[in-house]
Amino acid sequence: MLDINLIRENPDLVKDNIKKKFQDKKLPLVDEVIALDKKKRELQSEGDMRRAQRNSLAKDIGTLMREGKKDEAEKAKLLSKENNERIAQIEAESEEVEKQLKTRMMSIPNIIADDVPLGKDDSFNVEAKTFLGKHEKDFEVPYHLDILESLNGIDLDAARRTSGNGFYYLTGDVARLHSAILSYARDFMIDKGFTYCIPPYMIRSNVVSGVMSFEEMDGMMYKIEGEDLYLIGTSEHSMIGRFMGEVLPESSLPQTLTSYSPCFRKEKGAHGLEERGIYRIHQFEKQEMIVLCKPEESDYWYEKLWNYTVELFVSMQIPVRQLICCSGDLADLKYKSCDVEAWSPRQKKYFEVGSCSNLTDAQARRLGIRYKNTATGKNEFVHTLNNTVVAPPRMLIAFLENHLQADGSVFIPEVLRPYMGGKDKIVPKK
RNA sequence: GCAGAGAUGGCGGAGUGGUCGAACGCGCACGACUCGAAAUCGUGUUACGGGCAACUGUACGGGGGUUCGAAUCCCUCUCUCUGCGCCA
Repeated sequence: MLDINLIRENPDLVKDNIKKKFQDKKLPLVDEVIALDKKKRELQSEGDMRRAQRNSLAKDIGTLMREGKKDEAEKAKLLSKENNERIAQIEAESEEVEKQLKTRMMSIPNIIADDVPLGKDDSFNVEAKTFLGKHEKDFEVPYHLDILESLNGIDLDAARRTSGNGFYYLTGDVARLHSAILSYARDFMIDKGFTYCIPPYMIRSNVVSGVMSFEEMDGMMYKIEGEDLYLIGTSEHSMIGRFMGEVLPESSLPQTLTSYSPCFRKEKGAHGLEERGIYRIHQFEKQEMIVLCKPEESDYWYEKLWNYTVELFVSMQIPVRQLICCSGDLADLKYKSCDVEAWSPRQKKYFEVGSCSNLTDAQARRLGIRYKNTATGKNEFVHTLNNTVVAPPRMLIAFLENHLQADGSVFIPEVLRPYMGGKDKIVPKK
């Protein structure tokens, strides 16, 4: 959600931004918002005046009653009643105007950064940097599911029976590897000075609507029957919601947090679930990083965050690249975003393993997360950022493909061995 | 889950129908004193919105109601505390 003052004072900037995102259908919203905002202020003016009158009449009545002037008091009561009827009208009208204003405000996208490449869909995303090159294997790399099965590491049949498509059982060394990666990632971020946090895995609807758009909510979130609770799609939801309505002391910024949670997603819509494999599933686990900072620091943290993910993958010897998200592929709340993608030696291409975003004040405005700016003495909105540290089991695909050896075993990089009981490889079943 | 008590500014805490945006204390900011600091004294200090301004509105956990008028009365939801019950 944008600042109404920005739309009022600089509508052309907002419109240009909509065009840059190839959402021309939304262009009329800007003028509608300006008109509704004007109407809202008019209603407020009259309402304020009427309410001022109500207050002073009420005060008078109090005085008259005390002085025993009953007749005059009754007269004033009648006057007040009339006034109150008009107030009720105005309030009903205001409510309607505000509702319309809000739905429009909510669908006007956040202003994007100047350096976001323009393009209408993900085919215009831009590769910025690659790390560790591209592993070439001198043997054919099988589909990840076949690798998992050769290691006795997965049971999809049972998962379909218990839970349906989109779920999995990981077993044995593979399950241990999954946990090892998460534990290593957690410690990696703690070493970077982040605070580890385990958040609630369910959140209320008001938090949900604060952290995402309605469309996202509908396509992603599982609702708990009979309760106002949703399963989180990522720990970002409960981590950002944690600060809802707060005014943080300036000295507490930046908040640099790393959180673990399972993530639940319907994955309703365009892509659907893959029939085979664990690329897109209803339940996975993720280590996340979250930053709340002062506005002038969010660009700095954005660069820092995605580089942490790269550093983590490089330390596990998995080649990655940074893919910059173009204007049309950027979600409406985001100022800037990039994906960290891992190299697949089987497909000979990169695929997404993490996503880093700077939302500037868009989330903070919706959720009312502010800080006291000691220089100005004002409460101002913070900036929020989030980034994937690592999300197995998807990351496991990259891991298995890159570390598979010709003999069918899977190499464990040095950094993970302490979490794997010292093992340096996983060997296939006989 | 049941019963009782409660939710007020950055914090603690008064206030039970009108003079309350809210006593008092802490904290914070500024000033005085000091070589400097502590202590002390003084002044200021809720937030958000409308208006060029004068000024004005809203908010005492959330929502709804009663009333000319609600922090205060009623309903409801959420949360906290105490006791009982249940349980990793």
